[in-house]
Amino acid sequence: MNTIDIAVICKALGDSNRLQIVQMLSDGEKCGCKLLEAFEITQPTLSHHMRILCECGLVNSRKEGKWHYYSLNCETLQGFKIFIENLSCVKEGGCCHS
Amino acid sequence: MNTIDIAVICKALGDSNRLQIVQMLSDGEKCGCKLLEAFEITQPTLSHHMRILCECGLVNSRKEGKWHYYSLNCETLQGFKIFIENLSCVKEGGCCHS
DNA sequence: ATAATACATAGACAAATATCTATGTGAGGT
DNA sequence: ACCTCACATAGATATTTGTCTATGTATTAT
Repeated sequence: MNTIDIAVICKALGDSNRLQIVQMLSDGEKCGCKLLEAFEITQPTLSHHMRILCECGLVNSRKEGKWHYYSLNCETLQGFKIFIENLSCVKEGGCCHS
Repeated sequence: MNTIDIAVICKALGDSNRLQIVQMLSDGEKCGCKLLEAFEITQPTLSHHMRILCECGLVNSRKEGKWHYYSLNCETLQGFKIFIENLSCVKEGGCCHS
């Protein structure tokens, strides 16, 4: 997973509605109708958000009858976690003119 | 650190230039002029990106003579890491109508 | 068959964003 | 004093984004 992939994931998580959706999915698979109840947005807006979350690879979708079930994609989430975990604030850089 | 704070950080990281800047700062403190060399953007554009990174709390700035030094903020980064690390994909949800 | 439910898609629109050029500011060097 | 360097700020602009209404589609219930 390269830098651009990570940036796309971050952008997807950069909307507070979508971040809350991901938090809900972290608690387990949910259907769209259940997610919709939790937000004060219209159904097309939720659909738009789910599409963005799916397209960046962070969320899986599965259809079963009338319902669409969404869940976090383990592989993508793991790659994202590793990237973030590897960011460090402790190194002292002998940069520039110091 | 609440959900909105995290979303603001994610939005800041949702631009590939800014994500690369953060990666560079992960390698140690850098001055603006050094960062500018690494990208094909104008100086005002870099200044704009640094402002966004600082305002979300992820980056510290320090002035020394002519130069502005930027580094990752340990406290914010740690809070962000914890949030991301706590996301889980493994739980099975007894959701909705399954 | 008809209606209701759970979605997606299309199109519109206001707001936010990334980028630029032009310019201001402050610190150092000559 | 003057110039140069390293920034920030202001304003303009094209693009992207989040949201809506309206509508289409597929599945289930009556």
